[in-house]
Amino acid sequence: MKVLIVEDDPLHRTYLHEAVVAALPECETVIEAENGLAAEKLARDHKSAHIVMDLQMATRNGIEAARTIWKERPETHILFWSNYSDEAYVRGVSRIVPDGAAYGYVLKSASDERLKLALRSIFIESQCVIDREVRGLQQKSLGQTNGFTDSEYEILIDIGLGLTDRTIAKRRNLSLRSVQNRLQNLYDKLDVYQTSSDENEDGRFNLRARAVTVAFLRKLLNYSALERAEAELKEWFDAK
Amino acid sequence: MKVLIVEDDPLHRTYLHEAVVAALPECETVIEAENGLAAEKLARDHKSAHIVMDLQMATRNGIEAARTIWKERPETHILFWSNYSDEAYVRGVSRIVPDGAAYGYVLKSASDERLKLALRSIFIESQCVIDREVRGLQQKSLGQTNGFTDSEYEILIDIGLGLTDRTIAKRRNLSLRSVQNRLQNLYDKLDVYQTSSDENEDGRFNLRARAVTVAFLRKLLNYSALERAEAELKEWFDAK
DNA sequence: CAAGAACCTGCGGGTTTACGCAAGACGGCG
DNA sequence: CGCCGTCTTGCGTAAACCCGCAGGTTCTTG
Repeated sequence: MKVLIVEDDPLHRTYLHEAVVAALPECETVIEAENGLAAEKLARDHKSAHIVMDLQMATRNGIEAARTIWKERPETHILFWSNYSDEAYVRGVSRIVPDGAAYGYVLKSASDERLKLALRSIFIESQCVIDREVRGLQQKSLGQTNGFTDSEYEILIDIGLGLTDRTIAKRRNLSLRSVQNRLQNLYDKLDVYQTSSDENEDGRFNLRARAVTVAFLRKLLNYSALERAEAELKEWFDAK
Repeated sequence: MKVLIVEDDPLHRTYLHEAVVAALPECETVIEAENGLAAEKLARDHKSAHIVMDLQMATRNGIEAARTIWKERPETHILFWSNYSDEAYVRGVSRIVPDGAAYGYVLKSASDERLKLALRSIFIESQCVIDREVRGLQQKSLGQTNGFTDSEYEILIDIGLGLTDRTIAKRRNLSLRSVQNRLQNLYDKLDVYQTSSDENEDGRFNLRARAVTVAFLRKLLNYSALERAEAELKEWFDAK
């Protein structure tokens, strides 16, 4: 077996390396990449079937890399090893994992034991291993309670990118009014009205901007999600 | 000498620990904290004069911690050791460093050598050591060229928080029109008009929202800055 | 001191947002 | 099939936003 490690922090990389060797005696070769781009190339060249990688790398983040890798070989086993469990990441990952693929999501704060166990489960047993904390998010998020519909999330991203109602309407093939409807729903769910405090005046917030803010504060959105969305937007613009 | 290490990643923490011991033979004691809150307490209890710490920690980030520590003992030597050189961080740090304090800003990507040298320079020689990359940002940012005025940055934060023009006016003691003036300047500088592509229609962006987006993409704003700003905003609200 | 540069401010108007009201469209479900 | 909930769309309005125009400050600079 050959394992590809993708991680931009050298300390974490060697730690991972050791963990892989210790957990998987059947692994003869370990190769390393320090960013998503290099990872894609290495995975292609080596036809890697077993990858463990960080989300959040400077030049090309893990989600992007995983997407192209899975596009080429959907049966690749990938373990995501990340510092954070932002809903934006969780959503990003579950959007790209192919049907039936074996993958995992383990937090860096997990114990040695947990990491090694996850490595074996995913690479050897082809099982999915999702960190408990992440799992919780996933359920809440993709489920219904308090979670966001895809369409709501979509429009959140659109205003996060700074589009006008009209442009959103065009992009999503909706009428102006529908866009605004979705926005209202979003405002509701994000509880952006803040009539909370007390008396006289209200309207302290620009709803549209505020929605983005609280989404950020709640980790529904993060840099990497924005970056990805921005790239997609540019594509759409170019496609006219 | 006694050194306090503040860093939430265990791997990085032990790495730092070793680096400190190796670089500073005159250091007898090393104590560690794994978040900003604990750091404040330890610093207080031990009257720490030499601290090296990470920005970006989960429960209380480095900038917050440094601020309260410096407020209590402005002569504390602090070395910030961070993964990123976001302009938001750089700005955040230089806003809180007391006059004449010895401090440093070294990136985690720097070499062993560089780190150790910085440790000695700051702790022993009381010199300031700013990573070259960070230094560049600082100059560009606090200087004039392409940099943002304090007032521009201020208003960027205000719309980033999702305030209305009116609320901003009240908060900053300005007239409505002045707020809008500043906004225009901001839009200019952030080059948010995007008339770029080509022909017929424009106005694809909601300027206000777009400004926040590009500020994020350019790292002028980041999670930690938003969080801090949000806390200040709440204070202001409460103060009526 | 005069000429400017850089801000702040009021006025006015065109555009965009936020949202209530109400009329369809679509998909379960008893 | 008829009822109901969810989603879409148009119309209309009040508010917020973007911004040109123009008359003030304050502060620099020759």
